[in-house]
Amino acid sequence: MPNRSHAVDRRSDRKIGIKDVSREAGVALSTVSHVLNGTAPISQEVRARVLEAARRLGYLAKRQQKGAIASLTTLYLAVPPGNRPHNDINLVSWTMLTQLSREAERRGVRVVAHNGSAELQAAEILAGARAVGAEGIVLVFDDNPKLLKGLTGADLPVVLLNGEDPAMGLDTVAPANRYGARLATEWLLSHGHRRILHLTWRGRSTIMRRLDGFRDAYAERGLPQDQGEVLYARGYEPDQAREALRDFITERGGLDGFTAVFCAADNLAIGALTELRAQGYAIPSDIAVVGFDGVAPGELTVPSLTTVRVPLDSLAASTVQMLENRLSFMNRDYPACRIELGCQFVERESGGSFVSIA
Amino acid sequence: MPNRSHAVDRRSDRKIGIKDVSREAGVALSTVSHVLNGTAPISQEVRARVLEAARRLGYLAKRQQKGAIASLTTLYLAVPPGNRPHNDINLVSWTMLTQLSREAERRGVRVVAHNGSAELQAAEILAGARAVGAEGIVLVFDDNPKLLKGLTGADLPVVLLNGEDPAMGLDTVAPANRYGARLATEWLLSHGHRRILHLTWRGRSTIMRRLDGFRDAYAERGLPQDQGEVLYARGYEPDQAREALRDFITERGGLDGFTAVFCAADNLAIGALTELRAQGYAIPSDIAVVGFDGVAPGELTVPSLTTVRVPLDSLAASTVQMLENRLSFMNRDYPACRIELGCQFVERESGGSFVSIA
DNA sequence: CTGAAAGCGCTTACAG
DNA sequence: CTGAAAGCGCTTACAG
Repeated sequence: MPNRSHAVDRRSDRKIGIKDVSREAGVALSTVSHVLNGTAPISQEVRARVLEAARRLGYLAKRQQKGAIASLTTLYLAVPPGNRPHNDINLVSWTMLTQLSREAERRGVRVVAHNGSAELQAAEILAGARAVGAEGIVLVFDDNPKLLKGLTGADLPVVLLNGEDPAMGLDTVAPANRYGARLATEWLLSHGHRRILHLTWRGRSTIMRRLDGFRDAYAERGLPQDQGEVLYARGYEPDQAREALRDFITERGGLDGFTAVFCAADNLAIGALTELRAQGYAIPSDIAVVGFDGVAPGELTVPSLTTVRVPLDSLAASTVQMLENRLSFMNRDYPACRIELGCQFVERESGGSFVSIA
Repeated sequence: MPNRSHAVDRRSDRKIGIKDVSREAGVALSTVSHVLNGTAPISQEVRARVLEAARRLGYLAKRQQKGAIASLTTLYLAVPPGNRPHNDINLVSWTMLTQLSREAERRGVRVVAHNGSAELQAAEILAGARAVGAEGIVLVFDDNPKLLKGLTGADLPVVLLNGEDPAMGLDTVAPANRYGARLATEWLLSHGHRRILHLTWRGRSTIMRRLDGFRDAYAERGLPQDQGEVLYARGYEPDQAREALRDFITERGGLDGFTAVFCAADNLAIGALTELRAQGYAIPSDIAVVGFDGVAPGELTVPSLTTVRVPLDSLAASTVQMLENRLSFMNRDYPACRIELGCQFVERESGGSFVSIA
């Protein structure tokens, strides 16, 4: 094996030390040290100034990384074949994987991708991870119970990214799907919509959490659940959204009183926009369209897509952090950890923006 | 202010260094350094041996702490008056607060308790925290929306422990209540019970998640929801559980076919045990009783209490860790983080243990 | 991967 | 809280 210079990866910023911090904060070197270690009583103002400078210069982050970095050098990444970049036109997968490698690179962690059977197998993944000397495994986009069970209790820590484990055998990191969907639906309700169509598909349990959130919003306002309806597409690709909507409109002879479509993914929303416009509906005046994911293409559609942004970068960061925590300070009996990160509503054109009436 | 020797708190274990690790692992000093920093290619076996030794000696943990410790010296703790130790016979509150101070102490963090109005007020809490120079706030057992909203976006990071924030404005750390309740209910179902009474109270939203989990278990097996029933006590104290059960039995003229009581808290379960025994029922043969919390008294009841253990120590650790993460490496726009930790089913006597029949 | 050695960055004790 | 100084622990380069 060639003598890869690991060290280079790890200090992209050339040696920021407490000397730099002391200069930046305008205090003595020793004062910085005392603040950082709590070894002497320092006034609140100076403390704050020092910490602020240390954070700004990236010194705190560097120090934190140095503490954790030891344990994770190689991360084994298992992605279902259907979600690998060359097989998947879904930008969510692509962006999430990109963020994950970027985060790994930032920490000097090598990423090795799993390549196995058409369907992911726990034993294969574990063997692959051991073969390359990985200290931890990240499983993405997959949460079939058999696979999760097979990975539970393995001698390597495993984090499931963007999936859920009902048995709580594995640590998981996911966007707050239910919350985000409630947020979007509530936004539509607060803008006067009552008949909202939720366009989704059954493929992933995390996507089903968005359906839960859709219902939560109605429940929270005490509105009858049947004002909202659910329309299932056969997949998550734009064309499948078009197909589902086309059938819906044909069957009902029009929009049937619906004034908004809330799509469980931007991909579906893009299909919805296309189909609705093709059928001559104006967006958002005839019907509002809201997506979920917040990936790039939504900015470029006409009209631009109102959506819920999933914090893909933070999800990647939390995932790697979780692995490092497991490796460096959590003991074996620390319970499984389920992490959800907040999503943000992004108001653009397709959702409309008439004055709030509720 | 006296010259408190902060440093002492922080190295309870007297200076474990890489020299100790190298001895423990049986390798050269330089090898340990290379492993910890990835500065040279080291074989998988040696790496593993070194890391194992470093973890065992607590060196990894020490290093990790050193990275984060800087930013948090004083933690401001806000507890609703009703849950403060002298007003509360509930061991959950007591244990959780104890674990939190223990964790803080372990990290050399000073804890200052808030003392304000009968009802917690956001502005008061923030003022109090600033007055003592705290870098972060932990709010426990309270999740009234107005309070949470008032603390959202504050210039100090706030973590809500054992509560939920539907608006996801704050970071939260809580046990996986829904999961734990499903686990317990499923255990009862798998042991042949069908008519299960869920004894709970309406006081806290986190407790209501346990009701969700109770229902999940029925739903998962495709059993009719009305086989399980919910009985509300007027509070969470043993006597209030007794009262609720007494009324129930009087009203129905007996147990009405129920073969198990699943209580949303050990406190309620203890009351249930007392009342059921007082009325002449044998536990678990006439009726099984299962609690939730896993605090000490459940081991001492007769029969001992089958329950779901909440990882109070890990919850405290995650809470402090969360604050430190916010302070040292998460930037302002890192989204709010919701953390749930897994619970564990603890099989003792009161739940029975006949052979699994399903 | 070892082991001795040089060097660096941070910590610490102290006078001001 | 400063600043100069001693010292410690870890890192690093190198010969074996």
